[in-house]
Amino acid sequence: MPRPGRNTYSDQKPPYSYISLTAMAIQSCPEKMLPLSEIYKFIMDRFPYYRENTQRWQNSLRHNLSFNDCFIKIPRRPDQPGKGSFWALHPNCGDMFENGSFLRRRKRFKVGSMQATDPLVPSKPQDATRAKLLLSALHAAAHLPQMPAGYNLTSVSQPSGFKHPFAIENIIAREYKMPGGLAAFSTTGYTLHNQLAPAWPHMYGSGMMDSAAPISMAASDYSAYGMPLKSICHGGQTLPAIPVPIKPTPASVPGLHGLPTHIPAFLANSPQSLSPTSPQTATGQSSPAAPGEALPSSASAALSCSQGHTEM
DNA sequence: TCCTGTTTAGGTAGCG
DNA sequence: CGCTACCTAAACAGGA
Repeated sequence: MPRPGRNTYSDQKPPYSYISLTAMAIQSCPEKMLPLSEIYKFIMDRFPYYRENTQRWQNSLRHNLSFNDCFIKIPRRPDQPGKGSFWALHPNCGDMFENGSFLRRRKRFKVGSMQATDPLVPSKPQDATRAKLLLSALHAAAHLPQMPAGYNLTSVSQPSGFKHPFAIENIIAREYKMPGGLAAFSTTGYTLHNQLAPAWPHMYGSGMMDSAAPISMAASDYSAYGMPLKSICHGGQTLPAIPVPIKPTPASVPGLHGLPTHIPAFLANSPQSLSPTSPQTATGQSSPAAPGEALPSSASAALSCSQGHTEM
């Protein structure tokens, strides 16, 4: 079990919304998807505050999962015993906290806000249903959750040290870098899409996006990741297990345009810089919730499910 | 029975 | 001040 202490907030409420916390949990896992129970565990492990009143915040958290478009439910396959579905982040939700505040987003992430402009986006309920079927095919074809104990998409999920904007590393790093503003960061040539694709074979693969995220496939050089995703995705619509966008309408960003371009370059390039032992992580401003105390360190916080779900 | 997931509703607080 | 994001509570259904 991770011990509370330097790597966790004390008993005070962390300055993160439930959406942030959930996103952290999901992002901390190499597979970028976690069952509800693992999300609970992640939060409780790292934020002692949430070890109390569990009924209250867990209810809120479930509400958030269902209510917010930025979370995607990925049903277990029939051969995957266990309770509940897996939860993942919508690939396009990365810029929700662009304003740097993890308590309050500038704007709620909502899928479907760009339907009018993107032909890939289903605009009718039946399209959404069809998209679900496609998701189903993708999910099954990609053999997504080979979970639960040893989620094993690891090999393809984190190429080149990429960290999703919601990765706890990034969230924390941002806090350190704030309040200077994210504008200082530029990641020219860096595309979230390319980084996420391997972690989202089922999402980036193809047609599924016509439901969950109209990520452009234009730059789809999947082979770069050894994942012939396109072939995977053109599977039939008859397979089981549907990665289901809660609101099966696509996100607002066609192609890469809306994807975050403000991801700090050092996040993409130098994971070590986020190490708890790295000077960089210790030089920034303290967390608003725990001044002077080290935030849940990137590395330890990102202990990820591989550690988190094996203990207890 | 408990857990999970969905939905509704009321209240609080930040932002423009 | 209005809008909106967020928090909390609660009811309910379905599944393990």
